[in-house]
Amino acid sequence: MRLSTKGRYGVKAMVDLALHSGGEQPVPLKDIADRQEISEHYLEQLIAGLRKAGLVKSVRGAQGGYLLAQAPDAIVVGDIIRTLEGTIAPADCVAEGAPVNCERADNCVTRILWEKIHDSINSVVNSITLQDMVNEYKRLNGQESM
Amino acid sequence: MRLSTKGRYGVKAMVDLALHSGGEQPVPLKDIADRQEISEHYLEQLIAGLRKAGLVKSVRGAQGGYLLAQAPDAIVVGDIIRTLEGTIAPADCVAEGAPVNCERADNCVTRILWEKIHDSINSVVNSITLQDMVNEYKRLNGQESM
DNA sequence: GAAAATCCCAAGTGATTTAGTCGGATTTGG
DNA sequence: CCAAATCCGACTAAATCACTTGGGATTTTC
Repeated sequence: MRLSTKGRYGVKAMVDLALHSGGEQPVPLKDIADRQEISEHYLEQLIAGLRKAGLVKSVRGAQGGYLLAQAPDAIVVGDIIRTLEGTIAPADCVAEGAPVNCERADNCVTRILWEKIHDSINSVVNSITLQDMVNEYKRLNGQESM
Repeated sequence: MRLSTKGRYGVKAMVDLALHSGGEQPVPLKDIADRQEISEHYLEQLIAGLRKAGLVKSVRGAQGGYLLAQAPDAIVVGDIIRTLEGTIAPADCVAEGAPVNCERADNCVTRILWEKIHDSINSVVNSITLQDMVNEYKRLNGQESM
C-alpha cells in the first residue's frame, strides 16, 4: 500500500509551487528539484503529467517555469495523486473507471472491504487542499521561507 | 496504492477458512484454492506467512489442513494484510517500525499527510474482523454455502 | 543574432517486486 | 504401505520503479 515516488514527489512539488509562485512568477523546475532533492529530469516527467492533467501551467524559455493552474484552495492532493499514480484503489474492482469484470461483484464480501478502504483514503485526500498544506507548513515553520 | 495479490488472496483465504472450518475440522489448502480460484502453490506461500504470524494453525498429514488460530472475531483484516504486505503505510516515514531517518520529520508537511492517510486506512482495517466479513457474507448470500 | 535558460519529448536501463511455478521432503490416517 | 496433505527452498517471466540519456523547441538577455 505504499505510494510510489511519483505521488510523493508530485505532492511535494505542488506544495513547493504553491509556496514559491507568489503572485504570477513562474518557478523553474530546477529550483523545485533542488529544494525538494528530486532528480530534475525525473521530476520533469512527473510535472509533464500534472500539466497534461491541467494542474499546472508552464512558461517556456528563459525566466520560464511552472505555475499552479488553479488557486491552491482549488487543488486537492487527491487530484495530484490520482494523476500520477492512477486511481487510488486497493483493488482494481473498486477503481473509478473500472469495468466491473468480476462476475460475483454483487455478492463479494472482499469487494465491500476494498470499497471501505478506498472510500476512507479518498475522503482524506479529497478533503485536503494545497492551501491546507501551505497553511500547515507556515504553522510549522513560522515565517521563514522553505 | 493497490494491494498486491498477497493481501487480497490472504483476506479471501481467511474468510474462506472462517466460513468452512465449522467446529474444529481443518480445511485443506486445495479446497480453499479451488473455491477462491487461487493457485494452490502460491496460496501455500501466503498461508505459510499467516501461520508464522500465528493467525492460522496447520494439521499435517492426510485429513489435515488449516484452521484459524483464534476466533473470527479476534482477527482483524489489518492483521492479515500487515502480515502479507508488510506495514500499511503510504510512505516509509510513517511505517510502524520505521526508524525516522528523515531528518526534517518534525516539520515535514507531507509527512502529516501520509500520517492521515495511514491512520484512515488502519482505522478501517483494524475495525473489521473476520466475523464481520462472515456476517456480511451470510447477509449477502443467505444460508447457502460459499 | 548568439548564448543562455528553460521547457518538451522519447527511449533506454538496472534493480526490485510481483505472481507465480517446480520439485521434492515430511507427516499422518486408513 | 500409500495416498493425502503440509512444509520448504529454489527458480523465473513479466511488470513496475526510479531514474538516466540524449536530444529538440522556445523564449529572453546581451
